[in-house]
Amino acid sequence: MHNNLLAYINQHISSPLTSEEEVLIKAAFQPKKLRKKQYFLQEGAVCKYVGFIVKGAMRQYSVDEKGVEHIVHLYIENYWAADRESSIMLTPSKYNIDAWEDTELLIITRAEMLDLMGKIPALVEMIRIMDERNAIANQRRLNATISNTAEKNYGEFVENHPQFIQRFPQHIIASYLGITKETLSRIKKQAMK
Amino acid sequence: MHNNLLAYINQHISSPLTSEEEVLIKAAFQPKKLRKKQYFLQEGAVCKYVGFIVKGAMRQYSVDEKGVEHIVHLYIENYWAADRESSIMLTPSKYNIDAWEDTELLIITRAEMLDLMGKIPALVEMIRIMDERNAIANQRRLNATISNTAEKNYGEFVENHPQFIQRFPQHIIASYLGITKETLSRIKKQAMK
DNA sequence: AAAAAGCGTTGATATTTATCAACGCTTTTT
DNA sequence: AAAAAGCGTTGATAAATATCAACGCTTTTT
Repeated sequence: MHNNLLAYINQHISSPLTSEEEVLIKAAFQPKKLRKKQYFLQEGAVCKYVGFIVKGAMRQYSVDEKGVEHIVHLYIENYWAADRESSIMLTPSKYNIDAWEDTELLIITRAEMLDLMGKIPALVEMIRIMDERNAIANQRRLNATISNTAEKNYGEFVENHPQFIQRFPQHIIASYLGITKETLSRIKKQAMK
Repeated sequence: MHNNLLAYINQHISSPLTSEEEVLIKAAFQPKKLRKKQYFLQEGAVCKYVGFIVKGAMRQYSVDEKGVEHIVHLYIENYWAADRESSIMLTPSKYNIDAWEDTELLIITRAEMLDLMGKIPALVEMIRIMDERNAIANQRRLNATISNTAEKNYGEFVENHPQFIQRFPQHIIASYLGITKETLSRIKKQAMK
């Protein structure tokens, strides 16, 4: 199970981990299984763990005053799930993260992660690269949300995230795009012509 | 002029820079002045520099097929301006960055910055912290854009970014929020009641 | 096997937001 | 000093999207 994580890390750094480093990493990350619908993080709690998804699918969302869920992130294999704001600032999270499918995670606390980064320089490099990618992805999504029509935005989503289309139902995708399921249904009908 | 940058860096790291490090930093960052309306980055160009704003105000925006500008970032003193996607991937930028006021910058190439980070560990720490803040801010903005009504979104913007309200005209704020200037005008009228 | 929950679609209607055009005022340019 | 450009506002109208309700189909739960 930890091998997925080691492979992932090795793919994102310039020179491979030593076997001592691999041992440290295996020791630091704790396996965790979640059944479908189980929470990884509940609104109001401080996000204690970062989870690397070995298998499964999860979603992160907020719930507004009317009880409507707004999906802010979707996660599948090889994604890191956490509410960074809560985790870094130690504030109660505004989000829920739960398992959409039965999911296997490797979890670590932020403190342990920082500790590990102190011992393994390559991890610092990896985190920086992850942060960069993350920043780029966020930038793109924000620009798309602000600039595009719902139709174009959906089109780009299909292009860029075909995996998500297969793993999550349409009303989840709609929410991720900031539109209702009915609107998405109509957009798709339009696009078929 | 470089002192603003040094002060900024010292504020964001745990132990202050040594004087040798300060010398290195001063040597690496090059001063640059931009007159109002001058480009720092034009669409289609690769973003070569990251700029630290010592004085002034800038904006980053894309231009859609209809010629409409969509503001993706606003920058004032102590902000870092760049298109990270272009800068990291070395791809032509989809954005323009220009000076909204006469602006003084300290600029550095990505290669030089990485070199500097190799020599000054504190900078790596700082960049990580900046990335974290950035990730948090992006998350908030995205969530607001997806979840809130235009009115609530504007309200939160005023709360969180009063500086921008003072420095940029309303049609720029509207574009930043993803709405038209007329809609913003009407929202404000509503809110006054 | 029956019941319940989840999902996607459609129709009718309401609400929100955009678009287009015009105006007064201020600031900048000539 | 005159002209032009920039800015915010308002009105009339159009377009996009949300809301509410209902339906058939599939999957999950009992």
